[in-house]
Amino acid sequence: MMTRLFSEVLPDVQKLSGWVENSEVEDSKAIEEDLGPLQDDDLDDGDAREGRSRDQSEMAGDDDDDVDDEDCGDENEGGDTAEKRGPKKRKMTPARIERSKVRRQKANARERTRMHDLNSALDNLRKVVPCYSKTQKLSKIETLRLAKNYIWALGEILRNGKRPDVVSYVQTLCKGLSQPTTNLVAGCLQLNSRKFLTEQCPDGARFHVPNSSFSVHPYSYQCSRLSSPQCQPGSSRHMRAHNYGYGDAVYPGAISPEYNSPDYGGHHSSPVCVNGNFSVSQQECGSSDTDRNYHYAMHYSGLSASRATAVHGLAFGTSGARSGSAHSENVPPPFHDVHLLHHDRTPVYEELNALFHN
DNA sequence: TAGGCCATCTGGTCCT
DNA sequence: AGGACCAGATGGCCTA
Repeated sequence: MMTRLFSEVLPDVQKLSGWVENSEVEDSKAIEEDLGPLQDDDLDDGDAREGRSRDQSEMAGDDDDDVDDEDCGDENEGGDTAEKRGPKKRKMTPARIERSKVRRQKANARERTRMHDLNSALDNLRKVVPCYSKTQKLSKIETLRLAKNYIWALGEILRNGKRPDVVSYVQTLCKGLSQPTTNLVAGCLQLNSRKFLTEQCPDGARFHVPNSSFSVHPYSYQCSRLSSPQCQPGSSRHMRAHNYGYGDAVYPGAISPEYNSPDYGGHHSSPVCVNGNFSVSQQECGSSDTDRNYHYAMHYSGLSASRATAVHGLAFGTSGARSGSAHSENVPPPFHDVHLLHHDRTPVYEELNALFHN
């Protein structure tokens, strides 16, 4: 069990650590390209856009010229003004001004390169966290948050030596994420879960989690935008607040060939196979709306009530109404390794709380 | 139009 | 002196 677990989880951990190294290799190339001659376009652009700052630096130069310590410093020798103390400023000759400008331009170029490297590293990070999408990129901050949660979740798997409760896993991944990103992540998990469930229950019957008050509907969440042009790959540069972005998002933890289209970049992490989509069955659980709400409030304690409701409605679906037409497409490879440990949810959840609510 | 996200420039600080 | 890093400022783009 542990061996298999490690073999599944470690590649992800290695990948998460490896993206830094990869980014460094790629970054060095970027540096070489970027360190080309200072582009006039860049400089012109900077001059055009940074009128204020440029004026300020030039004013500084003017001040130096005005002070002209070499000329008048002796006259003020012995003066007690703080401005006259310290190292004398050298006269800003035209040559010095020119050198200063060149230095500033070089610094700007380096800064651009540095930020490009940073962005490149972030892109690499995006590829190894759950829900990688070329066309709907997570924002920088969301990428970092999701990566942190992902690392924590993987570490938790290693620490506990067993698969986490699915809901806790989703909760961990979504901790602190914005609602759109939460929906995206949950949607990614849901998509693959659906495939798993479809494989398990090809007749669409409800999949019951062993020893659990949960049951899973193999329904298909269909974002209405998925079929709209806005949800097609390439329709949007970034994930936007309004866009739940399921269109081409990929959860690396469970891969099926149909997702491996060029639009997805063909890059996936090794599977953790603990993803899933849960919908609490009122009938089977005998739970009231209050109970159900409790489940979601608990699982998404990091979210506001409205957020949790939104996550519930979007990522987890609201009923089996769609169940009948749930799995008409793309039967995936089977996921034999999925274990759903509902009874472990509480301690995992408490640990999550302890960690994240410090 | 407001808000979010981003790229870029800039000056300051620290280090070599 | 020069490079790396950082944070603030600014403006562009996009969406609700």
